[in-house]
Amino acid sequence: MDEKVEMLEAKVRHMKEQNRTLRMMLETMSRKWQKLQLHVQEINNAQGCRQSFSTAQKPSRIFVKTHPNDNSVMVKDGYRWKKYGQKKTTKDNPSPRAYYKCALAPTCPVKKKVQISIQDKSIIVATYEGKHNHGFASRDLLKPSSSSTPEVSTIMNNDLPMTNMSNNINIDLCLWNRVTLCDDDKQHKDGGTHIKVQECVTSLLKDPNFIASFAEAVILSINTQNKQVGLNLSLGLPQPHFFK
DNA sequence: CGTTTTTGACCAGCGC
DNA sequence: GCGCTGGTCAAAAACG
Repeated sequence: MDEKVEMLEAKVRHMKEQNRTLRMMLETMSRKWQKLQLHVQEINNAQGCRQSFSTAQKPSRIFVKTHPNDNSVMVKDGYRWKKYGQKKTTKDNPSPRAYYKCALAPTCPVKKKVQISIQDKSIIVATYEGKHNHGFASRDLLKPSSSSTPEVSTIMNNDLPMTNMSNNINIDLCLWNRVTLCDDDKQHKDGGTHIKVQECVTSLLKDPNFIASFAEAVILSINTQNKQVGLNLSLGLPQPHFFK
C-alpha cells in the first residue's frame, strides 16, 4: 500500500516538474512572441518610410541555417515547389543552385532559387521572385512529413512574398538554448531537472501532432491579433551537443 | 504507372 | 563574334 502511495507521489512530483518545465517554455515563447511583435511593428514603420521613397519590387532573399546533420537543401516555407533546373556551379558560388517554381497553382509566377551560402555552408540562401496569385499552402503542408526529418532550420528572412501578406514573422523554437540560458544556475544545483527538460522537449519535438497543433495555434493567434501578418514557422531541433 | 528529380542542352544577355 | 554566365526546357532516371 505504501509502495503505491510512494509511486503515486513520485508520479505527481514528476508531473509537477514537467508542468514547471512546460510553463517555463511557454514563458520563454511568450517573451519571444512579444519581441517579435515589436519587431513586426518596427518593420511596418520602416516599410512605411521606404515605400514613400521607392515602390520598386526587389527579389526577396531568406537565409536558412540548417542542422549539421541535415543534408537536404530544402527550405520548408509552407509552399509546394517543383524543381525545374539546377546549375552545378555559378560564378560567385561553387555550390549548385537549384531553381523551383511554385507548384500549388499552375499559373503562379513565383520562382525560388536555392543555394548554399559561400560564407557559411550551414546557411541556405533562398531567393524568391514574384508574388503568389493564390492562397497560402494547405495546412497539411505545415505538418512535418513522417518520412522527412523534422524542420531543423532557423529562418532569417526579409520580405518573403506571400499572397496578401505584408509582413512575415519567423519563430525560432530552439528551446534548448532558452532552457539552457534561463536555467543555467539551476542546472548546477539540479542536473536531473535539466535532463528531464531535455527528455520532455525531445518527446514534444518528436511528436508530429504537437508540432502541427502548435503551428496551427500560433497561426491562429497571429491571424486573430494581426490579420495582415504572415508566418514562417520553423521548429528548431536540439543543439548537437545534446546528442553527444 | 504516375509523379518528381536529375541533368545535359539550349538560349539570351552581357562584357570584352 | 566569342566566351562566359544565368536561366529554362525537356528527356531520362529515380522513386513511391
